[in-house]
Amino acid sequence: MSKPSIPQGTRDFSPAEVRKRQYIFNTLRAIFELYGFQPLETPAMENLTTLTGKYGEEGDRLIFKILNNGLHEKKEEDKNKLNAEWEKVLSKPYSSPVVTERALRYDLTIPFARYVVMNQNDLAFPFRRYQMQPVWRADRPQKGRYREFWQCDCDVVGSTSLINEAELLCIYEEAFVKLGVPFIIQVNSRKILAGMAELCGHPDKLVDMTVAIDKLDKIGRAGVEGELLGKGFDKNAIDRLFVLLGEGGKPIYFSKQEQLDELKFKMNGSEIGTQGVKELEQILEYHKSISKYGGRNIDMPLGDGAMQSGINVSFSLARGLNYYTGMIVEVVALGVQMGSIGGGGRYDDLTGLFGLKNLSGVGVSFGVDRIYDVMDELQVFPDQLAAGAQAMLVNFGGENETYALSILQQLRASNIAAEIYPDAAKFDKQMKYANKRGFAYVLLPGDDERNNKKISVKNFATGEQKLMSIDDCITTLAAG
RNA sequence: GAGGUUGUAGCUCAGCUGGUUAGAGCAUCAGAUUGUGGUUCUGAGGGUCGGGGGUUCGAACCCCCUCAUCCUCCCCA
Repeated sequence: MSKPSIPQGTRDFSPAEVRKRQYIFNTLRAIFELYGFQPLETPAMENLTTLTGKYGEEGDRLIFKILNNGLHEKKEEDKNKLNAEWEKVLSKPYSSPVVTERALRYDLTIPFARYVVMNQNDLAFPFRRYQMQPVWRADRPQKGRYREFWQCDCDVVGSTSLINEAELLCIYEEAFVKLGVPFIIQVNSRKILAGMAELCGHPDKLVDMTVAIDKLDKIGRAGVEGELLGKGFDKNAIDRLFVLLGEGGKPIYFSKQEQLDELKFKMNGSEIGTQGVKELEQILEYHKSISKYGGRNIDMPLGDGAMQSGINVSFSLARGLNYYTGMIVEVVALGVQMGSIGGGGRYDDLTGLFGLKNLSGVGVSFGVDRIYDVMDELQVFPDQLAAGAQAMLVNFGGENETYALSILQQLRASNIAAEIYPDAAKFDKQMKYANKRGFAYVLLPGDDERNNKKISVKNFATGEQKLMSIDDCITTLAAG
């Protein structure tokens, strides 16, 4: 017999881990609901054709495909087709509905777009939805990267108002403040990036340019220059680009307004770039008036000190997904080494891919698994999450067992989470079990207690034990 | 897709330049102890040393292949 195992990049979650994860989900859900978003769920699998071509070349490679069932039952004439397609599948990156008709969900945005198109007649636009479900990617697992992970998305479709962008930024703020994760929300606009590409003479190379400058933090100016040269940018264009990006070395909370003013001046000559700057300005204006924090930075505890969390304008932020058209946003946690813990943006024509034109959307995503890892590392989970049932009844067997069961029923009727040790095992074994489970109280219904219609209540943290009536016991446990 | 790390008991890991019967702690089970745990003592069970092949009188250790794992790059949450 081989050792049991689970697929690469997947995890089991212990009871304690599930409770901590649920704490994150519950926190996010409460905020989504507060902002008027409605829940939605879609299937774990989609038709492969729904997903392919939506995430770029790299994305297509990372989609988990599901082998069709019943391939062996095909009729002879179908088998020729199947063999031909199979040859192609084996020889190059290629997938065919004949072999793999379905695939696992890669993100929550595309299934959402599909849902909106399929249900366009019934939805009230603007449609605001949130969705918390697992997604799968055939990536190589490493730190903070899993093959099965959960996303929590919230999106608005059917409205071009920049109020939506501002609200989503508020949701990010509230969520991370509530969870205790110090953060920076980087914002930029695809239109600004398009303006930059235009002004340095390569409007057609927008994607190459954004992929390169997105790495500015990581590989520095020289590294980005190298990459751009490789993509066919000349030195002159690159110099112009870096003028637009602004000089490095600015303080991280360099005034957003100053940054925008400066760029607006430089963007003179690019219509789309100027529009991008103006939009970003308007978003931040709206945000200031809606935000709990008035658009200011937020002091958050971090280790022994504190850290300024908040929104930051970053013209080098790019993001890979190529369906974004307006604002783009990405969240990183402060104080830990971790990739982005959230991201999103506006997409003007997402549903157009499925035949529904002129429907603009904007949304953000929370990477729950990374948020969990960050919170664990920073030790910001509340302590009391681990608790399960509050009390355990020791089982002394015989009439005492019957007596214990009647008490158990009364406890549960009073809404006190309790369990009985199901076997009349040796006392020491029952106590050890109770200790491991971490019950707050252990109840001892033995001969003396039964004869006097009472119960011994042992506080398991202090070891203190008292004989009391059943009613008093319920009162004590209900008080915590 | 490219590069590297590590695979020894249920878990965490020792194991010397290749040497006879592969160890420890924790966990489990039993007993001291059929009404007092977290913190006692005694004992027991548990291993194809990831798998396959090779070198050798002899391999957990050396060589090749393979699988798994974690990490880095690419890309992303």
